Amino acid sequence: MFDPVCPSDLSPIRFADKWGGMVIRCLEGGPRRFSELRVPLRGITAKVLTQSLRTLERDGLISRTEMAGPIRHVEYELTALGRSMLAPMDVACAWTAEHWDELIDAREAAAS
Amino acid sequence: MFDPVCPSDLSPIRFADKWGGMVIRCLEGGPRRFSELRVPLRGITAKVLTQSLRTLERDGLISRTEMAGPIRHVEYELTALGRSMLAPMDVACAWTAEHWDELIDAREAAAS
DNA sequence: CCGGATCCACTTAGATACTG
DNA sequence: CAGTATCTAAGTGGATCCGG
Repeated sequence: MFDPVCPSDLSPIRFADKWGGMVIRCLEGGPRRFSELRVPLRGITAKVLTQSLRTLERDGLISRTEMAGPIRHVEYELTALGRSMLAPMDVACAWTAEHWDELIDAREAAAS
Repeated sequence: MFDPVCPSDLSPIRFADKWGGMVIRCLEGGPRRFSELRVPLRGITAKVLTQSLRTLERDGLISRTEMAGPIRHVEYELTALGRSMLAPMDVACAWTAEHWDELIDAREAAAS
C-alpha cells in the first residue's frame, strides 16, 4: 500500500499537507477509524495523523464522528467536498505517473 | 493580476512551492525575464523568486537561458514538461473556483 | 539586471512519552 | 482506542543588505 508511484514526495503537486492526499485516498472506499488509517500510512505517527486530519476537517474535506458506546470509536469520512476533490487528484496522479520518468531524469540531471 | 480567486493560499492544492503555480501561469504566454516575473507576483522578493525558479528548474518544469549581450538578460521559459502541467493546473483552478464558497464556509465554521 | 549572502520568524514533520 | 504534551530538527518564506 502506498506504492512509491502515485503521491510520492517527488510529485510537484500536493493536496493539503504531506499526508493529506493519501488520507483522502484511504477514505475513498468509505469511513475509516483512526487506527485503520495508520495501517496503510506506514510510519505516520499518531500526532502527525491527528494534525493532518484536523486540517482536512477544518477545510471541510472530511468529517469526524465519535461513535457512542463503552469503548472509544471515532470515524473519519469524506464530505461531499472531499469526494469532489478525488477528480483533481486523479488528474494529478495520472499526470505524475505519465511523467514519472521525466521527473526522475530532471532530478538526476540537476544533481550532477 | 493574481486576483484573489485562483491559486490563493486557501486552496488545498499546491503546485511546487508557494509561488510555483503562479510562476508557471506567468510563463504560460511565452518566455519572461526575471524582472518581468516580479511585476505580476506583487510582493515577492528577489531571493524567494530565485528560489522558486531554481526549484522549478531542478524539477524540469522551466528552463533558464542567459542571453548574450552587454547588459544582463535572463529568460525563463516553460519546458514541454512544464507546459504539460498546465492541464492539471487548470483542473485544480476549476475545482477551487467551483468550491470557493464551501472552502470559505468551512474555514469560517472552524474558526468559531 | 539578476541575483547571492546573511539572518530571522514561522511552520512542519517527527520522536518520544504519557493519558482518559 | 484515540489521541495529547513536549521537545527537537529541518525546511520555508521573507527582510535586508551587498555584488558582478
